[in-house]
Amino acid sequence: MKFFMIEQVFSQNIENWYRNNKRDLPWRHHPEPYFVWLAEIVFQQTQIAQGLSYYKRLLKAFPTVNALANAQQDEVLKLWEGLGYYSRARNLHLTAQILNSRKQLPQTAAEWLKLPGVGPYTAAAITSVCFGERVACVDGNVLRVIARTHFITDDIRKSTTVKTIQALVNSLIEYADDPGDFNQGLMEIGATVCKPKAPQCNRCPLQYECAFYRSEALPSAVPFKSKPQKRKVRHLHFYYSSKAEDVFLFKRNDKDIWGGLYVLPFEESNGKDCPSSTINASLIKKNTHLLTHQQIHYYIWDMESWYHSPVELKHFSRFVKGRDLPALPRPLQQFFNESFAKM
DNA sequence: AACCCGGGGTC
DNA sequence: GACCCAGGGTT
Repeated sequence: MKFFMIEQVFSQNIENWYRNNKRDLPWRHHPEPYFVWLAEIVFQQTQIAQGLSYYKRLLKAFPTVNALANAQQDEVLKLWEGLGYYSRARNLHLTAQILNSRKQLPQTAAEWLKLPGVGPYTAAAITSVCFGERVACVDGNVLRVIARTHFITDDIRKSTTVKTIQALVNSLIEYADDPGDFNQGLMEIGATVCKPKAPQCNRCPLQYECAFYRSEALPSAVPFKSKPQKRKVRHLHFYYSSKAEDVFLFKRNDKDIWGGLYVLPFEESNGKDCPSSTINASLIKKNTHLLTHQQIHYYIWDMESWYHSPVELKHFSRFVKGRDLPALPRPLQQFFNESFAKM
């Protein structure tokens, strides 16, 4: 008769389940650091279904660290256009240039952690999968799964709760056969079985180790997550000329939203009224764009010509309509698609 | 520790 | 409309 500690059962169940149930994802065929690093950056706060085509496009355009390092930032951002959280693309590019000057890529989480855009989660994911380092990945999935199995009811938005769970999984991974499989398995269970609203406990490999399953608790009760703050309301007035043959755009800085992307000249107002109410322009589009933390009411004003712009244009660049434009925020990307389609 | 940073999918 | 997502940086 052989006896196992609960931690051993836990990790073995995860790894065995993962080897039989893992999804077929591109970077899992050849888990090299560059492929895994790129994947981890693309899929930060991004579901697989949403980011997969972006990952493939980026890898095709930049098959190596060297290729990525030698690209222009605008090229990288253009391929990232629409995916959001654009600092990921800027830091990805910056880190590629740092790595490109070295002989080899880092092999420990501590070394990866020093690079821009690489935090505790990403560093652990890369080195556990590629080098078998025994460091736990704690993402949104892991927080939910562990909060349930161990019935942790603290607010998972609190950094103290994340630290508790990080320490807990770090102790569990000591018993793993393959730390990479353990980490990916735990996340995969969260993504495909232990879902937020309707967990499929009947097919979960941790069913008999799970305090949540044994309890009468509702899925919505564990994990507990405090309410997010309300969206900030903003009004943005963009200026455009449908008659002109060209477009004026400027590259935004890294502060505020859409850093590194290009936008039309615009002004912001506190209310709905256009700050330049005296200009001779007609409203051609009005809509609302929702971000996680902002509700953006945007207005696009059609001017007779760029000469009528209320915004100084000397720092803007001209682009020909219909030609390839640089990376744009979603609202402007949509607007140009609509308006150029009619031309 | 709190706040900022996107966009799409789901119920 | 509320909530979720293979998080990280800044203040």
